Amino acid sequence: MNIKYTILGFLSWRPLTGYDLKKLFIDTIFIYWSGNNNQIYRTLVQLHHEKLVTNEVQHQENGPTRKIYTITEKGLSELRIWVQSTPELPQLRNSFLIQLAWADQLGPEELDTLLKKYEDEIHVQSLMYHEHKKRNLVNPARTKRETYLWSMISDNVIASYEHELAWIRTLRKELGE
Amino acid sequence: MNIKYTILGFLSWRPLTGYDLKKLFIDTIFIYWSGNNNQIYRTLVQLHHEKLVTNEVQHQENGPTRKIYTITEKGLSELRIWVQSTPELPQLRNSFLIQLAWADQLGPEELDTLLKKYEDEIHVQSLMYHEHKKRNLVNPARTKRETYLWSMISDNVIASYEHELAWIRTLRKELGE
DNA sequence: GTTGCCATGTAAGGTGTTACATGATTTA
DNA sequence: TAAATCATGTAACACCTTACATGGCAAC
Repeated sequence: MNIKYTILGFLSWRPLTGYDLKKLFIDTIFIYWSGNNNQIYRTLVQLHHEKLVTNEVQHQENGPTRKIYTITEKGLSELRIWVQSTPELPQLRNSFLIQLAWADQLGPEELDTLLKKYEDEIHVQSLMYHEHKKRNLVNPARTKRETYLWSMISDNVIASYEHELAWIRTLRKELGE
Repeated sequence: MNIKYTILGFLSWRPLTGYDLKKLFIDTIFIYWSGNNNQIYRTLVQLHHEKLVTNEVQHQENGPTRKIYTITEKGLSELRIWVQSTPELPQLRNSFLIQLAWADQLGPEELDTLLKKYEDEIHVQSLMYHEHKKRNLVNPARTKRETYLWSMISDNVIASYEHELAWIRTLRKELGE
């Protein structure tokens, strides 16, 4: 369901093609996405069916034909309603915690190898997101408040990784003692 | 996939029925689960098919028939391999962040109402998990190290909610200024 | 001439969720 | 006597992911 409102959100900003959306998804830190465009195109078809968007086919002389999607009044109002709906709790699904729960069968070195792998992964992600925020590729920045909100959203994601990093480092240190 | 290894993990502890697993799922803080037993029973059938578990039907005089599942050698070795496999990154899916990204269309009071709802939800969850840890219902506690690992796993989940709470409070405070 | 970018999609499979279904025993 | 607990499952659907498929243009 999230992908639906993410797309409506971007379209509330300006008309876009599926390909534009794909790039925005890649460049937006807080969007979880598999990396495959499949979902985007399917969701666009569905949104069109629900009359939340319209599309215009644009034949280009150099380059492939594009479908430019524009949000409708109905789409805008549905987005507005969703934005105000009761928030869901974050889904904290960390399969590493499940791995760890049954990791006492490992020897000290094996366990530390596992922990180190996780630490390194988290570290890399953390650095990546910091870079990402610095580059600040996607930002509607229509108002001061919106810029602030987007900045806080990035901070939320970055902080999650930093807390995770601190946690795994404590764990490794305390197990070493 | 996680549910598979979660079940194998619990079965590595001792033989259990689907119903036992259901209760363990409810009482275990780091397990994400929809609340419906469907997945458990389906996974048990699949595990049996893969010969990772065996089952024994037990007819009881008072009470319904139970199927007691026991992990096999093959199951134990598959669990061990999985435990040592390269950890996945946590999936941070927080649809509230997406809501917030398009929330600049709201007036100051509307926005604060939304933020307050989220704060309250997170707060309640945070308290719940604290209580949960205090009660400490599920804990294999076979070794000191295992007890420590399980404690750190709980802390990880609890800390996530606490950081989220701190973040949303900062956000509300700074927007109020 | 091969890689990367622009631009669109289909097919199939896996995972997760909601709703439904049954029936006995124990507790309030 | 109504609700909760014990104990098992089916059916259908929604959602998500992986892999496959096409084809022109630009840059190196």
